[in-house]
Amino acid sequence: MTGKPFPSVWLREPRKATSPGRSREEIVRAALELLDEEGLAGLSMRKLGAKLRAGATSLYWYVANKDELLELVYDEIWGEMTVPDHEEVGWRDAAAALAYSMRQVIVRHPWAAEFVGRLPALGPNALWVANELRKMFKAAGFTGLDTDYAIATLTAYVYGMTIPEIAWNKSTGGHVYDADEMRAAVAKAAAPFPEMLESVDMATYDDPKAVREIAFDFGLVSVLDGLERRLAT
Amino acid sequence: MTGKPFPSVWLREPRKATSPGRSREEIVRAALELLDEEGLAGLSMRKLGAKLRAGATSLYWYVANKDELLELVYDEIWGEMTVPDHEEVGWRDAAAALAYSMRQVIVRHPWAAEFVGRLPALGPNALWVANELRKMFKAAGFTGLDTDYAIATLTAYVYGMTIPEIAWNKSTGGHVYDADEMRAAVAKAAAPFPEMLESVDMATYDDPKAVREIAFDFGLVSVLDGLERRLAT
DNA sequence: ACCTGAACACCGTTCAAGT
DNA sequence: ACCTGAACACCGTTCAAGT
Repeated sequence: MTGKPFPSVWLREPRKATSPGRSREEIVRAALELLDEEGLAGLSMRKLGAKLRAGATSLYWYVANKDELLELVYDEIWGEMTVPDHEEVGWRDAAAALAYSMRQVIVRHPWAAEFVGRLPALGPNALWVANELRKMFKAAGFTGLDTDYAIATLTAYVYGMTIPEIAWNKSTGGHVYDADEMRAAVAKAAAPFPEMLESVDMATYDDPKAVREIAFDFGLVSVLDGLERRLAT
Repeated sequence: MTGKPFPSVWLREPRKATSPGRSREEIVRAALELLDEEGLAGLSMRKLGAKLRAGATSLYWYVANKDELLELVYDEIWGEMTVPDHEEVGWRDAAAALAYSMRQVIVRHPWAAEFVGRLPALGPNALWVANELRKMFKAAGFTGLDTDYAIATLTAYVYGMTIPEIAWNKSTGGHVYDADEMRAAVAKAAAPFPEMLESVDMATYDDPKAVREIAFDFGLVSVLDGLERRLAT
Protein backbone atom coordinates (compact mmCIF):
# COMPACT_ATOMS: atom_id res chain seq x y z
CA MET A 1 0.00 0.00 0.00
CA THR A 2 2.73 2.44 0.95
CA GLY A 3 5.26 1.35 -1.63
CA LYS A 4 7.49 3.60 -3.69
CA PRO A 5 5.51 6.22 -5.56
CA PHE A 6 5.46 5.59 -9.29
CA PRO A 7 7.74 8.25 -10.73
CA SER A 8 6.33 10.31 -13.56
CA VAL A 9 5.62 13.97 -14.15
CA TRP A 10 2.05 13.13 -14.92
CA LEU A 11 1.23 11.98 -11.45
CA ARG A 12 2.48 15.10 -9.73
CA GLU A 13 0.78 18.48 -9.63
CA PRO A 14 2.44 21.24 -11.66
CA ARG A 15 4.03 23.94 -9.60
CA LYS A 16 1.31 26.45 -10.42
CA ALA A 17 -1.72 26.71 -12.72
CA THR A 18 -0.41 29.85 -14.38
CA SER A 19 2.26 32.40 -13.65
CA PRO A 20 2.96 35.91 -14.89
CA GLY A 21 6.45 35.74 -16.40
CA ARG A 22 7.89 32.54 -17.74
CA SER A 23 5.74 29.49 -17.62
CA ARG A 24 5.96 25.77 -18.04
CA GLU A 25 4.17 26.02 -21.39
CA GLU A 26 6.61 28.59 -22.70
CA ILE A 27 9.54 26.43 -21.67
CA VAL A 28 8.05 23.32 -23.24
CA ARG A 29 7.37 25.17 -26.48
CA ALA A 30 10.92 26.52 -26.65
CA ALA A 31 12.31 23.08 -25.87
CA LEU A 32 10.26 21.55 -28.67
CA GLU A 33 11.64 24.09 -31.11
CA LEU A 34 15.19 23.41 -30.02
CA LEU A 35 14.66 19.66 -30.28
CA ASP A 36 13.24 19.91 -33.78
CA GLU A 37 16.12 22.11 -34.89
CA GLU A 38 19.02 20.40 -33.20
CA GLY A 39 17.90 16.97 -32.11
CA LEU A 40 17.95 15.27 -28.74
CA ALA A 41 21.68 15.75 -28.27
CA GLY A 42 21.32 19.40 -29.23
CA LEU A 43 19.05 20.30 -26.34
CA SER A 44 20.83 21.49 -23.25
CA MET A 45 19.42 23.35 -20.30
CA ARG A 46 21.96 26.08 -20.94
CA LYS A 47 20.95 26.57 -24.58
CA LEU A 48 17.30 26.45 -23.65
CA GLY A 49 17.86 29.05 -20.96
CA ALA A 50 19.65 31.31 -23.42
CA LYS A 51 16.81 30.94 -25.92
CA LEU A 52 14.43 32.17 -23.25
CA ARG A 53 16.81 34.97 -22.25
CA ALA A 54 17.21 33.41 -18.84
CA GLY A 55 19.86 31.69 -16.79
CA ALA A 56 20.05 27.98 -17.40
CA THR A 57 19.21 27.32 -13.80
CA SER A 58 16.04 29.38 -13.80
CA LEU A 59 14.27 26.55 -15.58
CA TYR A 60 14.66 24.38 -12.50
CA TRP A 61 11.98 26.35 -10.84
CA TYR A 62 9.40 25.11 -13.32
CA VAL A 63 10.74 21.65 -13.95
CA ALA A 64 12.42 19.18 -11.64
CA ASN A 65 15.08 18.13 -14.14
CA LYS A 66 15.81 17.61 -17.82
CA ASP A 67 14.13 14.21 -17.99
CA GLU A 68 10.90 15.63 -16.68
CA LEU A 69 11.03 18.41 -19.24
CA LEU A 70 11.51 15.84 -21.96
CA GLU A 71 8.49 13.92 -20.74
CA LEU A 72 6.42 17.06 -21.09
CA VAL A 73 7.70 17.86 -24.57
CA TYR A 74 7.27 14.26 -25.66
CA ASP A 75 3.62 14.30 -24.79
CA GLU A 76 3.17 17.57 -26.64
CA ILE A 77 3.80 16.00 -30.04
CA TRP A 78 1.02 13.45 -29.62
CA GLY A 79 -1.35 16.36 -29.53
CA GLU A 80 -0.56 16.85 -33.22
CA MET A 81 -2.23 13.61 -34.21
CA THR A 82 -5.21 13.80 -36.50
CA VAL A 83 -7.63 11.18 -35.35
CA PRO A 84 -10.40 10.23 -37.77
CA ASP A 85 -13.95 9.45 -36.75
CA HIS A 86 -14.30 5.70 -36.96
CA GLU A 87 -18.06 5.91 -37.07
CA GLU A 88 -17.77 7.72 -40.37
CA VAL A 89 -15.05 5.83 -42.16
CA GLY A 90 -15.16 2.46 -40.42
CA TRP A 91 -12.67 1.06 -37.92
CA ARG A 92 -10.17 -0.22 -40.45
CA ASP A 93 -9.73 2.99 -42.39
CA ALA A 94 -9.71 4.92 -39.15
CA ALA A 95 -6.95 2.74 -37.71
CA ALA A 96 -4.95 3.06 -40.93
CA ALA A 97 -5.30 6.84 -40.95
CA LEU A 98 -4.21 6.99 -37.34
CA ALA A 99 -1.18 4.86 -38.18
CA TYR A 100 -0.19 7.29 -40.94
CA SER A 101 -0.64 10.22 -38.61
CA MET A 102 1.51 8.57 -35.97
CA ARG A 103 4.25 7.98 -38.49
CA GLN A 104 4.05 11.60 -39.61
CA VAL A 105 4.38 12.89 -36.07
CA ILE A 106 7.57 10.91 -35.51
CA VAL A 107 9.02 11.94 -38.87
CA ARG A 108 8.26 15.56 -38.03
CA HIS A 109 10.03 15.22 -34.66
CA PRO A 110 12.89 12.81 -35.31
CA TRP A 111 14.27 13.14 -31.79
CA ALA A 112 11.14 11.29 -30.65
CA ALA A 113 12.46 8.13 -32.32
CA GLU A 114 15.28 8.04 -29.81
CA PHE A 115 13.00 8.86 -26.96
CA VAL A 116 10.55 5.97 -27.39
CA GLY A 117 13.06 3.61 -25.83
CA ARG A 118 13.69 5.86 -22.88
CA LEU A 119 10.44 6.71 -21.23
CA PRO A 120 6.89 5.49 -21.81
CA ALA A 121 4.24 7.81 -23.18
CA LEU A 122 1.94 8.43 -20.23
CA GLY A 123 0.95 12.05 -20.80
CA PRO A 124 -2.60 13.25 -21.45
CA ASN A 125 -2.14 13.52 -25.21
CA ALA A 126 -0.68 10.04 -25.47
CA LEU A 127 -3.56 8.71 -23.38
CA TRP A 128 -6.03 10.50 -25.60
CA VAL A 129 -4.61 8.79 -28.69
CA ALA A 130 -4.61 5.42 -26.93
CA ASN A 131 -8.22 5.96 -25.99
CA GLU A 132 -9.22 6.80 -29.55
CA LEU A 133 -7.55 3.62 -30.73
CA ARG A 134 -9.45 1.75 -28.08
CA LYS A 135 -12.76 3.07 -29.40
CA MET A 136 -11.83 2.00 -32.92
CA PHE A 137 -10.88 -1.52 -31.98
CA LYS A 138 -13.89 -1.96 -29.77
CA ALA A 139 -16.05 -0.88 -32.68
CA ALA A 140 -14.23 -3.47 -34.76
CA GLY A 141 -15.40 -6.13 -32.34
CA PHE A 142 -12.44 -6.71 -30.05
CA THR A 143 -13.26 -7.43 -26.43
CA GLY A 144 -11.39 -7.70 -23.15
CA LEU A 145 -7.62 -7.93 -23.26
CA ASP A 146 -7.69 -8.60 -27.00
CA THR A 147 -8.45 -4.91 -27.43
CA ASP A 148 -5.21 -4.03 -25.66
CA TYR A 149 -3.26 -6.56 -27.68
CA ALA A 150 -4.64 -5.26 -30.96
CA ILE A 151 -3.75 -1.67 -30.03
CA ALA A 152 -0.26 -2.74 -29.02
CA THR A 153 0.21 -4.62 -32.28
CA LEU A 154 -0.73 -1.70 -34.50
CA THR A 155 1.28 0.89 -32.60
CA ALA A 156 4.23 -1.51 -32.41
CA TYR A 157 4.20 -1.78 -36.16
CA VAL A 158 4.21 1.98 -36.65
CA TYR A 159 6.97 2.54 -34.10
CA GLY A 160 9.07 -0.29 -35.44
CA MET A 161 8.74 0.79 -39.02
CA THR A 162 9.42 4.46 -38.33
CA ILE A 163 12.16 4.42 -35.71
CA PRO A 164 14.81 2.66 -37.79
CA GLU A 165 13.85 4.81 -40.76
CA ILE A 166 14.68 7.89 -38.71
CA ALA A 167 17.96 6.28 -37.71
CA TRP A 168 18.76 5.78 -41.37
CA ASN A 169 17.95 9.41 -42.15
CA LYS A 170 20.28 10.50 -39.38
CA SER A 171 23.18 8.42 -40.63
CA THR A 172 22.88 9.89 -44.10
CA GLY A 173 22.72 13.29 -42.42
CA GLY A 174 19.80 14.47 -44.48
CA HIS A 175 22.09 14.32 -47.48
CA VAL A 176 20.63 12.47 -50.46
CA TYR A 177 23.12 10.05 -51.88
CA ASP A 178 23.65 9.15 -55.45
CA ALA A 179 21.77 5.96 -56.33
CA ASP A 180 24.77 4.27 -57.94
CA GLU A 181 27.07 5.22 -55.11
CA MET A 182 24.58 3.81 -52.63
CA ARG A 183 24.24 0.62 -54.63
CA ALA A 184 28.01 0.20 -54.64
CA ALA A 185 28.27 0.71 -50.89
CA VAL A 186 25.53 -1.78 -50.15
CA ALA A 187 26.98 -4.26 -52.60
CA LYS A 188 30.28 -4.09 -50.76
CA ALA A 189 28.69 -4.51 -47.32
CA ALA A 190 26.42 -7.31 -48.48
CA ALA A 191 29.15 -9.16 -50.36
CA PRO A 192 29.24 -12.15 -47.98
CA PHE A 193 25.51 -12.68 -48.41
CA PRO A 194 24.63 -13.65 -51.96
CA GLU A 195 20.89 -13.68 -51.29
CA MET A 196 20.97 -10.00 -50.49
CA LEU A 197 22.61 -8.85 -53.65
CA GLU A 198 19.54 -9.28 -55.78
CA SER A 199 17.70 -6.52 -53.96
CA VAL A 200 20.60 -4.22 -54.66
CA ASP A 201 19.99 -4.52 -58.36
CA MET A 202 16.46 -3.35 -57.93
CA ALA A 203 14.92 0.06 -58.04
CA THR A 204 15.26 0.53 -54.28
CA TYR A 205 17.89 3.24 -54.35
CA ASP A 206 16.44 5.36 -57.12
CA ASP A 207 13.56 6.68 -55.06
CA PRO A 208 14.04 5.50 -51.49
CA LYS A 209 11.26 7.69 -50.19
CA ALA A 210 8.68 6.14 -52.51
CA VAL A 211 9.87 2.64 -51.65
CA ARG A 212 9.45 3.37 -47.97
CA GLU A 213 5.91 4.55 -48.49
CA ILE A 214 5.07 1.34 -50.33
CA ALA A 215 6.79 -0.70 -47.66
CA PHE A 216 4.79 1.03 -44.95
CA ASP A 217 1.56 0.33 -46.82
CA PHE A 218 2.44 -3.29 -47.40
CA GLY A 219 3.08 -3.90 -43.73
CA LEU A 220 0.10 -1.90 -42.56
CA VAL A 221 -2.26 -3.88 -44.75
CA SER A 222 -0.68 -7.08 -43.49
CA VAL A 223 -1.03 -6.09 -39.84
CA LEU A 224 -4.65 -5.02 -40.26
CA ASP A 225 -5.44 -8.23 -42.16
CA GLY A 226 -3.85 -10.22 -39.39
CA LEU A 227 -5.82 -8.39 -36.72
CA GLU A 228 -9.04 -8.81 -38.66
CA ARG A 229 -8.41 -12.51 -38.66
CA ARG A 230 -8.42 -12.50 -34.86
CA LEU A 231 -12.01 -11.29 -35.04
CA ALA A 232 -13.22 -14.09 -37.31
CA THR A 233 -12.44 -16.90 -34.88
CA MET B 1 30.45 9.40 -58.62
CA THR B 2 32.65 11.42 -56.32
CA GLY B 3 29.93 12.42 -53.86
CA LYS B 4 30.24 12.42 -50.11
CA PRO B 5 31.36 9.06 -48.77
CA PHE B 6 28.63 7.28 -46.92
CA PRO B 7 29.67 7.50 -43.28
CA SER B 8 29.75 4.28 -41.34
CA VAL B 9 32.37 2.27 -39.49
CA TRP B 10 31.55 -0.71 -41.61
CA LEU B 11 32.78 0.81 -44.82
CA ARG B 12 36.19 1.72 -43.49
CA GLU B 13 39.08 -0.59 -42.81
CA PRO B 14 39.94 -1.19 -39.14
CA ARG B 15 43.21 0.33 -38.04
CA LYS B 16 44.90 -3.03 -37.90
CA ALA B 17 43.98 -6.70 -38.17
CA THR B 18 45.38 -7.50 -34.73
CA SER B 19 47.64 -5.80 -32.24
CA PRO B 20 49.64 -7.01 -29.28
CA GLY B 21 48.31 -4.98 -26.35
CA ARG B 22 44.85 -3.54 -26.32
CA SER B 23 42.63 -4.25 -29.26
CA ARG B 24 39.42 -3.14 -30.81
CA GLU B 25 37.74 -6.38 -29.71
CA GLU B 26 38.81 -5.91 -26.11
CA ILE B 27 37.46 -2.38 -26.11
CA VAL B 28 34.17 -3.42 -27.67
CA ARG B 29 33.75 -6.21 -25.14
CA ALA B 30 34.43 -3.91 -22.20
CA ALA B 31 32.05 -1.32 -23.63
CA LEU B 32 29.31 -3.93 -23.95
CA GLU B 33 29.78 -4.90 -20.31
CA LEU B 34 29.59 -1.29 -19.21
CA LEU B 35 26.49 -0.69 -21.31
CA ASP B 36 24.70 -3.72 -19.91
CA GLU B 37 25.56 -2.69 -16.36
CA GLU B 38 24.98 1.04 -16.54
CA GLY B 39 22.98 1.77 -19.66
CA LEU B 40 23.64 4.08 -22.58
CA ALA B 41 23.99 7.16 -20.37
CA GLY B 42 26.36 5.25 -18.10
CA LEU B 43 28.99 4.66 -20.75
CA SER B 44 31.65 7.31 -20.96
CA MET B 45 35.02 7.16 -22.62
CA ARG B 46 36.60 7.99 -19.29
CA LYS B 47 34.89 5.15 -17.43
CA LEU B 48 35.65 2.77 -20.23
CA GLY B 49 39.28 3.82 -20.20
CA ALA B 50 39.47 3.25 -16.45
CA LYS B 51 37.91 -0.20 -16.82
CA LEU B 52 40.69 -1.08 -19.23
CA ARG B 53 43.32 0.47 -16.97
CA ALA B 54 44.08 3.05 -19.62
CA GLY B 55 43.73 6.74 -20.16
CA ALA B 56 40.39 7.74 -21.61
CA THR B 57 42.08 9.16 -24.65
CA SER B 58 43.99 5.98 -25.47
CA LEU B 59 40.83 4.54 -26.93
CA TYR B 60 40.90 7.10 -29.69
CA TRP B 61 43.68 5.23 -31.28
CA TYR B 62 41.41 2.26 -31.96
CA VAL B 63 38.19 4.07 -32.57
CA ALA B 64 37.45 7.37 -34.25
CA ASN B 65 34.90 8.51 -31.68
CA LYS B 66 32.23 7.34 -29.28
CA ASP B 67 29.55 6.97 -31.95
CA GLU B 68 31.74 4.64 -33.95
CA LEU B 69 32.42 2.56 -30.86
CA LEU B 70 28.69 2.31 -30.25
CA GLU B 71 28.14 1.14 -33.81
CA LEU B 72 30.61 -1.66 -33.20
CA VAL B 73 29.04 -2.71 -29.90
CA TYR B 74 25.56 -2.49 -31.36
CA ASP B 75 26.42 -4.98 -34.05
CA GLU B 76 27.96 -7.29 -31.49
CA ILE B 77 24.62 -8.08 -29.87
CA TRP B 78 23.06 -9.29 -33.11
CA GLY B 79 25.63 -12.02 -33.08
CA GLU B 80 23.76 -13.47 -30.09
CA MET B 81 20.72 -14.31 -32.18
CA THR B 82 19.74 -17.94 -32.46
CA VAL B 83 18.55 -18.47 -35.99
CA PRO B 84 16.58 -21.65 -36.66
CA ASP B 85 16.86 -23.69 -39.82
CA HIS B 86 13.78 -22.91 -41.85
CA GLU B 87 14.20 -26.04 -43.92
CA GLU B 88 13.65 -28.10 -40.81
CA VAL B 89 10.82 -26.27 -39.06
CA GLY B 90 9.21 -24.41 -41.95
CA TRP B 91 9.38 -20.70 -42.70
CA ARG B 92 6.64 -19.63 -40.33
CA ASP B 93 7.99 -21.29 -37.22
CA ALA B 94 11.47 -20.17 -38.17
CA ALA B 95 10.36 -16.55 -38.54
CA ALA B 96 8.52 -16.73 -35.21
CA ALA B 97 11.55 -18.18 -33.44
CA LEU B 98 13.74 -15.49 -34.91
CA ALA B 99 11.30 -12.85 -33.69
CA TYR B 100 11.50 -14.25 -30.16
CA SER B 101 15.26 -14.31 -30.30
CA MET B 102 15.35 -10.70 -31.48
CA ARG B 103 13.15 -9.65 -28.63
CA GLN B 104 15.36 -11.52 -26.18
CA VAL B 105 18.48 -9.80 -27.47
CA ILE B 106 16.97 -6.36 -26.92
CA VAL B 107 15.66 -7.28 -23.47
CA ARG B 108 19.11 -8.56 -22.56
CA HIS B 109 20.70 -5.29 -23.72
CA PRO B 110 18.16 -2.60 -22.87
CA TRP B 111 20.43 0.22 -24.03
CA ALA B 112 19.89 -1.11 -27.55
CA ALA B 113 16.27 0.04 -27.38
CA GLU B 114 17.47 3.62 -27.27
CA PHE B 115 20.01 3.03 -29.94
CA VAL B 116 17.65 1.74 -32.65
CA GLY B 117 16.48 5.30 -33.32
CA ARG B 118 20.00 6.65 -33.56
CA LEU B 119 21.94 4.65 -36.07
CA PRO B 120 20.92 1.91 -38.49
CA ALA B 121 22.18 -1.65 -38.04
CA LEU B 122 24.63 -2.14 -40.88
CA GLY B 123 27.25 -4.33 -39.26
CA PRO B 124 28.11 -7.86 -40.35
CA ASN B 125 26.04 -9.55 -37.65
CA ALA B 126 22.98 -7.44 -38.44
CA LEU B 127 23.41 -8.24 -42.11
CA TRP B 128 23.71 -11.90 -41.32
CA VAL B 129 20.38 -11.86 -39.48
CA ALA B 130 18.76 -9.92 -42.30
CA ASN B 131 20.06 -12.46 -44.76
CA GLU B 132 18.68 -15.36 -42.74
CA LEU B 133 15.30 -13.66 -42.68
CA ARG B 134 15.56 -13.24 -46.41
CA LYS B 135 16.09 -16.95 -46.91
CA MET B 136 13.06 -17.72 -44.76
CA PHE B 137 10.74 -15.38 -46.59
CA LYS B 138 11.97 -16.49 -49.96
CA ALA B 139 11.26 -20.05 -48.95
CA ALA B 140 7.80 -18.89 -47.93
CA GLY B 141 7.22 -17.75 -51.48
CA PHE B 142 7.90 -14.02 -51.40
CA THR B 143 9.57 -12.57 -54.47
CA GLY B 144 11.18 -9.30 -55.48
CA LEU B 145 10.60 -6.28 -53.29
CA ASP B 146 7.83 -8.08 -51.41
CA THR B 147 10.57 -10.05 -49.67
CA ASP B 148 12.05 -6.81 -48.34
CA TYR B 149 8.67 -5.54 -47.28
CA ALA B 150 7.85 -8.73 -45.42
CA ILE B 151 11.19 -8.65 -43.59
CA ALA B 152 10.65 -5.02 -42.67
CA THR B 153 7.15 -5.76 -41.38
CA LEU B 154 8.22 -8.56 -39.08
CA THR B 155 11.26 -6.77 -37.68
CA ALA B 156 9.22 -3.58 -37.28
CA TYR B 157 6.75 -5.47 -35.16
CA VAL B 158 9.45 -6.88 -32.90
CA TYR B 159 11.21 -3.54 -32.50
CA GLY B 160 7.96 -1.68 -31.90
CA MET B 161 6.71 -4.14 -29.34
CA THR B 162 9.99 -4.38 -27.47
CA ILE B 163 11.31 -0.83 -27.44
CA PRO B 164 8.43 0.76 -25.50
CA GLU B 165 8.45 -2.23 -23.15
CA ILE B 166 12.06 -1.44 -22.30
CA ALA B 167 11.09 2.19 -21.77
CA TRP B 168 8.44 1.07 -19.34
CA ASN B 169 10.93 -1.09 -17.46
CA LYS B 170 13.26 1.87 -17.18
CA SER B 171 10.61 4.16 -15.77
CA THR B 172 9.73 1.68 -13.08
CA GLY B 173 13.46 1.35 -12.43
CA GLY B 174 13.37 -2.40 -12.30
CA HIS B 175 11.25 -2.08 -9.18
CA VAL B 176 8.13 -4.23 -9.22
CA TYR B 177 5.14 -2.27 -8.10
CA ASP B 178 2.23 -3.43 -6.09
CA ALA B 179 -0.67 -4.39 -8.36
CA ASP B 180 -3.22 -2.32 -6.45
CA GLU B 181 -0.96 0.69 -6.29
CA MET B 182 -0.39 0.44 -10.02
CA ARG B 183 -4.09 0.12 -10.68
CA ALA B 184 -4.76 3.23 -8.63
CA ALA B 185 -2.12 5.24 -10.49
CA VAL B 186 -3.43 4.21 -13.88
CA ALA B 187 -6.99 4.85 -12.80
CA LYS B 188 -6.05 8.38 -11.87
CA ALA B 189 -4.19 9.04 -15.10
CA ALA B 190 -6.93 7.50 -17.22
CA ALA B 191 -9.73 9.27 -15.40
CA PRO B 192 -10.70 11.49 -18.37
CA PHE B 193 -11.05 8.45 -20.62
CA PRO B 194 -13.89 6.19 -19.49
CA GLU B 195 -13.20 3.60 -22.16
CA MET B 196 -9.81 2.93 -20.67
CA LEU B 197 -10.91 2.24 -17.16
CA GLU B 198 -12.27 -1.18 -17.95
CA SER B 199 -8.85 -2.55 -18.72
CA VAL B 200 -7.70 -1.29 -15.35
CA ASP B 201 -10.09 -3.63 -13.63
CA MET B 202 -8.58 -6.56 -15.40
CA ALA B 203 -5.82 -8.90 -14.46
CA THR B 204 -3.20 -6.84 -16.31
CA TYR B 205 -1.30 -5.63 -13.30
CA ASP B 206 -1.15 -8.85 -11.37
CA ASP B 207 1.36 -10.48 -13.65
CA PRO B 208 2.53 -7.87 -16.14
CA LYS B 209 5.30 -10.09 -17.46
CA ALA B 210 2.91 -12.88 -18.41
CA VAL B 211 0.52 -10.40 -20.03
CA ARG B 212 3.34 -9.05 -22.15
CA GLU B 213 4.27 -12.51 -23.34
CA ILE B 214 0.69 -13.13 -24.39
CA ALA B 215 0.51 -9.73 -26.05
CA PHE B 216 3.68 -10.46 -27.99
CA ASP B 217 2.27 -13.78 -29.16
CA PHE B 218 -1.03 -12.27 -30.17
CA GLY B 219 0.63 -9.65 -32.32
CA LEU B 220 3.17 -12.05 -33.77
CA VAL B 221 0.48 -14.45 -34.90
CA SER B 222 -1.44 -11.55 -36.39
CA VAL B 223 1.55 -10.23 -38.29
CA LEU B 224 2.45 -13.66 -39.64
CA ASP B 225 -1.17 -14.29 -40.64
CA GLY B 226 -1.22 -10.97 -42.41
CA LEU B 227 2.00 -11.72 -44.26
CA GLU B 228 0.78 -15.17 -45.24
CA ARG B 229 -2.23 -13.51 -46.79
CA ARG B 230 0.07 -11.53 -49.10
CA LEU B 231 1.22 -14.86 -50.50
CA ALA B 232 -2.26 -16.16 -51.28
CA THR B 233 -3.13 -13.43 -53.78
C1' DA C 1 53.21 2.04 -33.17
C1' DC C 2 51.02 3.06 -29.16
C1' DC C 3 49.89 5.69 -24.91
C1' DT C 4 49.71 9.79 -21.87
C1' DG C 5 48.13 14.27 -19.54
C1' DA C 6 46.80 18.78 -20.07
C1' DA C 7 43.55 21.55 -22.07
C1' DC C 8 39.17 23.18 -24.33
C1' DA C 9 34.53 23.61 -24.68
C1' DC C 10 30.98 21.79 -23.12
C1' DC C 11 27.32 19.23 -19.85
C1' DG C 12 23.19 18.70 -15.55
C1' DT C 13 22.29 20.13 -11.13
C1' DT C 14 22.65 22.30 -6.34
C1' DC C 15 22.43 26.04 -3.53
C1' DA C 16 23.17 30.27 -1.14
C1' DA C 17 22.13 34.72 -2.28
C1' DG C 18 19.58 38.21 -4.32
C1' DT C 19 15.01 40.87 -5.61
C1' DA D 1 7.58 33.93 -5.60
C1' DC D 2 10.95 33.96 -8.86
C1' DC D 3 15.70 34.44 -10.76
C1' DT D 4 20.79 34.61 -10.58
C1' DG D 5 25.89 33.19 -10.62
C1' DA D 6 29.24 30.47 -8.74
C1' DA D 7 30.51 25.99 -8.03
C1' DC D 8 30.79 20.82 -8.41
C1' DA D 9 31.31 16.80 -10.75
C1' DC D 10 31.10 15.37 -14.79
C1' DC D 11 31.35 14.96 -20.30
C1' DG D 12 33.85 14.06 -25.69
C1' DT D 13 37.69 15.21 -28.16
C1' DT D 14 42.28 17.32 -29.74
C1' DC D 15 46.97 17.43 -29.63
C1' DA D 16 51.70 17.96 -28.43
C1' DA D 17 54.65 15.15 -26.05
C1' DG D 18 56.44 10.95 -24.56
C1' DT D 19 58.14 5.79 -25.15
